[in-house]
Amino acid sequence: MNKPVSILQIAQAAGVSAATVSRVFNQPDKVRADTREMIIALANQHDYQPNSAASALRTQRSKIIGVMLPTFGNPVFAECLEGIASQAAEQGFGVMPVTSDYDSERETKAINRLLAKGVDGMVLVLRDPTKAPGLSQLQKQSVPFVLAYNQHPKYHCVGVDGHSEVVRVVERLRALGHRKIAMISGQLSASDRARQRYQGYLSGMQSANLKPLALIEVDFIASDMLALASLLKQSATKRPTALICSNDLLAFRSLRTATQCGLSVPDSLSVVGFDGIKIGQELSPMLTTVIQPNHDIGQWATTLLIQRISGHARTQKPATHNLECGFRLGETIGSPPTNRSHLARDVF
Amino acid sequence: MNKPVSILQIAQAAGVSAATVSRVFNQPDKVRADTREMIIALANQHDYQPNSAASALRTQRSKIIGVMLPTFGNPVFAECLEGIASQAAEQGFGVMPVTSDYDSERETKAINRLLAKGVDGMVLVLRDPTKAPGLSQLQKQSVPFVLAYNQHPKYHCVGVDGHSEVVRVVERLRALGHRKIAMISGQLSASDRARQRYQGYLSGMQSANLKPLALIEVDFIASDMLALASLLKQSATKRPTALICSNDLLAFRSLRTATQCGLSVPDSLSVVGFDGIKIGQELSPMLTTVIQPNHDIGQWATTLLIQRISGHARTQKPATHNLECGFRLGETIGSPPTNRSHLARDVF
DNA sequence: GCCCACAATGAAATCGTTTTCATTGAGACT
DNA sequence: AGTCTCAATGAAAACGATTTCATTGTGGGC
Repeated sequence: MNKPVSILQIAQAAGVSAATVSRVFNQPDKVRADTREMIIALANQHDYQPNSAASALRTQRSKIIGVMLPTFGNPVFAECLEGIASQAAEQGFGVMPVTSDYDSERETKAINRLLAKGVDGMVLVLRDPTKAPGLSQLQKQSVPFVLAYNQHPKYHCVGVDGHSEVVRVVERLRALGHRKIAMISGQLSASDRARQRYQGYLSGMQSANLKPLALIEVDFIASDMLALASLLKQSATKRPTALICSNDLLAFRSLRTATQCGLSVPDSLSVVGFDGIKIGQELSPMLTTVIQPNHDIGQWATTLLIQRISGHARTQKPATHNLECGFRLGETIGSPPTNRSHLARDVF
Repeated sequence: MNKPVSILQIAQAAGVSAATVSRVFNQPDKVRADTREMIIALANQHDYQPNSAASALRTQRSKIIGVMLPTFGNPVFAECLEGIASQAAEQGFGVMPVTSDYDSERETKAINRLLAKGVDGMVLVLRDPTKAPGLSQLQKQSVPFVLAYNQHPKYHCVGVDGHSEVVRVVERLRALGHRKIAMISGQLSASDRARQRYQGYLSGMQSANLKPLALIEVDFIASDMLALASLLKQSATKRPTALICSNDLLAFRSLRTATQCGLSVPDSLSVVGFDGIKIGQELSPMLTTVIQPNHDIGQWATTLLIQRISGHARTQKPATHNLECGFRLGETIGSPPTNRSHLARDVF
């Protein structure tokens, strides 16, 4: 019922024009100190809030940034979103997130929905930046955007260097004595991140002078872990002694599969994840994993984006910012089983 | 660079007035079929999108709903947000989420931020609906809102009946033979949900003719599980045989603590969670837990809210909608240990 | 053939800011 | 004292849609 107060009413109450009131909020130094304070007092008293629609209409800036993620359910993206939202709020922006569920078609639709809402820019996590039809739309309308977790030379990207992180994981496992190191991943076709990590596995194995094993590729949605199960059920001498998982969720599944196959972790099988989602450290055994700075990725992407929106760096060349990862030395890796100890434990 | 096309340009191209173009999108039946289609074709061709700011200004509707959650990091709320966002999108609304981090003061600020952005209504998950200063602000400005997970007779609420769900959990455990059933919870003062669940524990124990044990209350942030650890380290005859956890995250911690205390689950200790977050079923042992319909809660809350926004039900009396919970019979509960088997397993 | 109702459309006001341009007045400098 | 500058403010024109209130034309009823 209560109509919110408008700038005009404040202006009248203060005995000045609307322009002056507006200036108080947008260019305070252009208003004499005493009138400024008087107006601020009045504004507070009537709890005046500038009407965002009017302001957006006039300035052509909604002060909203769009965010597209695969899903909120994966804590990786939830943490990232938290980073985005906090940084955005810091700078007076609101955030409008949508999910694509790893689906190309929905990505395009989602981007269009954001566009329709008039966001000033977007932070995107794409399935595959090389073929994302939605992007052309963005460029045509010259809406700035920053990619998170993706890598592409032509766009602004913030993420991690998954390749060398996995190389390092291989090195660690090698140093523990592992030689039969396998990798499990979601569908490579569904994510450039997965591909990058797999490439890291291949390079890492090569540098370590080890023969890479065939990738275990699972359909992440259908979640069939049969391929892994059958691999793990092989004799101790044939199956891998270590498993690198392309992400933490997959690592949890792998741990469970291993348990179901009667293998104990890390005694009979070492497992390493990738993502560093928090729950991993609450479990037993605590997941060993590469920790991505998800919050920071979101934060950085947002900072960059807002810079571009504000025009400070509109012409700035695309650049890829790779942030440092951490490593959680959990409880899921160890030396590979010797044949003896291995048999002893495994027979039963 | 490319200025987006305005309604005027479409109007000119079509040889009609702006009013007609506007009607095509807002009251299509008021426009003759052939002109309507001609305009739609033209609009698509120039990919015209009505400017949301202008529309919002004129109609006083942003078609954005605000959402306040404690955090995105807890999958419970992430799933709920997903439900909210999908339902909102369905009805042409965007969603603007903010987090309060379980902090009263930040709740107020967050609500004000949303208000400043001109949202049409809000879905809120409050720390405590009985003392949330932000709400008065909302009512004064008559911005409709719906609470999720909270319970309060004076407001519209969507959630679950935590009380009777926990009663049922107690019954189940009782049926398995448990008599020493303990409960662990985050700070009761920090959440009405936690209080509700605890009350359920008390009622349940009473109906089952069991003596309730002292609540184990942990500071969720500091995550000190010492209280639980010292309890579990007591002799087999003194310690509880079953543990009801006020939420799943706490259940994971409890599982780990139990493991660290040398207790195997479910042989020496049964554990039940509350929330039903998805990762729980990927773990070994799979978490036994009450499954909240998080997605549906978000969806329902949104449907209700949009109804109220659209005025169909502005005067509708506040009502609480409790949705049905499911139960996941995981692998973390079983019969209580008999003294003999218990000792046998436990000594070592 | 005349009038009326109604469908289809247009002109113009409006939503509440921001911003440009003009105006005023006060001090600074010669 | 006369001009010049600059700071402080105001008047008014956008921004782009929606909506009210005309206006037009068309067919139906008599």
